[in-house]
Amino acid sequence: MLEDRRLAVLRAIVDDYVTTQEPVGSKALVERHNLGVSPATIRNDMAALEDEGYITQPHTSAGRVPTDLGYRMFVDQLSTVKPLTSAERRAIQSFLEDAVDLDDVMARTVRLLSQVTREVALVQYPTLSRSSVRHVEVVSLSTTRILVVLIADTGRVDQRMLDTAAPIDESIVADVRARIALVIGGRRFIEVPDLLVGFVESFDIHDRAFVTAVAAIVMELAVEKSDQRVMIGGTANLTRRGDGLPMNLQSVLEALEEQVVLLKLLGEATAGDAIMVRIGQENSVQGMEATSVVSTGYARGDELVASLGVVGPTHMDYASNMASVHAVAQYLGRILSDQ
Amino acid sequence: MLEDRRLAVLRAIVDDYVTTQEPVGSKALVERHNLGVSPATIRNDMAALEDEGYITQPHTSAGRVPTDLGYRMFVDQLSTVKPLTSAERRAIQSFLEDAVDLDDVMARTVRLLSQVTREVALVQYPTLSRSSVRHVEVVSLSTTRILVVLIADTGRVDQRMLDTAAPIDESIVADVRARIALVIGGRRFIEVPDLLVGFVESFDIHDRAFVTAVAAIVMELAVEKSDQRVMIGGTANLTRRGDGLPMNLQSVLEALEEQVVLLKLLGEATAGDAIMVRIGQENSVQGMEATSVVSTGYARGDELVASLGVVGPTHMDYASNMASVHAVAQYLGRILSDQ
DNA sequence: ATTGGCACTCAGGAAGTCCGAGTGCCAATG
DNA sequence: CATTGGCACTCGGACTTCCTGAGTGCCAAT
Repeated sequence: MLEDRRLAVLRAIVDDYVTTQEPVGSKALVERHNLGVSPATIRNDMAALEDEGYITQPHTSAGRVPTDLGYRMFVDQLSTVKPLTSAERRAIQSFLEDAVDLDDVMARTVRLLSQVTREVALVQYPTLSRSSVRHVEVVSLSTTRILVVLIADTGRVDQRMLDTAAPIDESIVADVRARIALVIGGRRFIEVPDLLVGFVESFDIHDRAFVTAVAAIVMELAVEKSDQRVMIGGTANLTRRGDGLPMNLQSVLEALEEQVVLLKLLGEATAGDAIMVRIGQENSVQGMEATSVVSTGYARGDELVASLGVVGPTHMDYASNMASVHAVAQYLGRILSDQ
Repeated sequence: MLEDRRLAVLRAIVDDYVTTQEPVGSKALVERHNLGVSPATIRNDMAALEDEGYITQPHTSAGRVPTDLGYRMFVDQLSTVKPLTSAERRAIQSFLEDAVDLDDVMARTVRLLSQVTREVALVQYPTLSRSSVRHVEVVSLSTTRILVVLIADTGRVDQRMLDTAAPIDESIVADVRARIALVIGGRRFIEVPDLLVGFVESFDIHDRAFVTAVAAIVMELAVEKSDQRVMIGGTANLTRRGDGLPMNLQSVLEALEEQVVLLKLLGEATAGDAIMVRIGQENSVQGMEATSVVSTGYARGDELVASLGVVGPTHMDYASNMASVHAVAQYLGRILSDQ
């Protein structure tokens, strides 16, 4: 079928370009892939593909290079997921199993993902909103400095310091600690704001300034604010590609230093098995026009808690990266859901 | 004096090379710095400096470039500390003051340092050994998963997960929590191992497996292991220099991903006002032969708690960077020591 | 629709040329 | 004896030119 072959040609171009990094021409194409036609025919197809915007020429008399649109088509229609080898799967699992705490799990996941894909890896910390309060702690570091610690049942620990105007008596701190634990202990994070209604008023009027401040911090910790952590690793992989990299290394590195940007890149945690791919300009981050992001959500039990993914040049190996991201997300979910 | 002028020449060469990044010749030297002699004289001095190993020629008929030894001499004898402007000082202070917790303080410090110096910044978390236990918490996340949290009076929070073979009863967890808090609460971290002697034996024989595990984790957290965190930022600055950078970006980025390497780079916290400078090959880290490290310790109160510093090419602006590192260390210390 | 033929294009490598910044050396000088 | 002007020499890098070959588009033939 005519239309079919054209897509086959596009796929072949993407394949070749991803591996060689060089514009691919009609002749090389028929040699390396056994399409049963002559170069001239391919040229016609290529001209058509170019008209449709899937490929482009860096300059006349050069081969073709996929456009963002071309990659998009490739990802949507043409790529077949490369399953990981069982050796790889075993390596992933055992590597993650050895983690000693949540930070370690995250660190290992980032490292793993960046090594497997040889791209820059991003892993977002599990969101609190879906999980519940395992423990809350109010500790005085000095008479005017209080530390509030929230422990989630995911093992995530968040803390926040509070400097008070007036010295706070230890007995009040103990009182607040006990009563706040009673109120929100074991409850869902989303419920926390509601639960704290009236909490402040139950205290002596003299202490309310302090209690209000603590309550405010607990709310802040419990809501939103705390989804904001993303771990990054494998930035050295950005320099891996030969020289002809079409992206500005500096601007990419700069963008990747901003937590906000990282969150934006990961996007909303996608449900189920869906893997999100943002190609080139599709992610509207300044300085990252020549990079793509492959991301997906991961779950704790059956609740989606956050996202992870990789960032690389638009000419990345989408099929492999999608498979790796998917696999790592699955294993990470499994580790988090105990066992 | 003859010897004096030679050193002046060396200083001039370093100055020029640091700013222009290009080999500097005798003529340019007399023009830009007002040494009261002719180029020919300078050439003689340069030849002497080259014999002594302070400078070298990239190739015949090119200007001179400082060697590691040359930079060393420059740092040890020639550089005058550039004091920061009061505007800079104010900016530093106010930027750090807004931090909400220890993580935030560290994050802000890294960002600040990398922006001020335009180099890669490293900041080590305060060491626990000198500080004391503000609070210890043992929480069960599930029946077979326990979380141990240690809070230091610096505001530093460390946690570790523990998976047990058999389910643990909540009452035992509460018991351990209460008793371990009693034993080590308020004490110095260094004392912890001693204090825990006999602790396990005070429990019922059935629970000892669990208690032993908890005690082991507390010890691990309290000792050494936990100094190991270093925050890094500003890696984009590595790409800043034009092109002719003599260092391999990839290998540097790779090295900087290893926590161990970062710690090694920062080295021992240096006492007092001493600023440590490691030039080129002096830091024996694989892949970082062309980079220098400027670091110093910072104190909480009058106790040295950790180090911070910057990493950059050997042709960095040592004078400025030393001043910045010093200033940031001071302000960080001030912030940590309350107010 | 496919294909072979053909003229055309042009990036990038090879080879050659040139320039000038920079050097080392030497003889002259105070 | 340190300093200096003079001078011959070196050579990396910039600039030019040339050429090749991979790749293209178009067209007529099948």
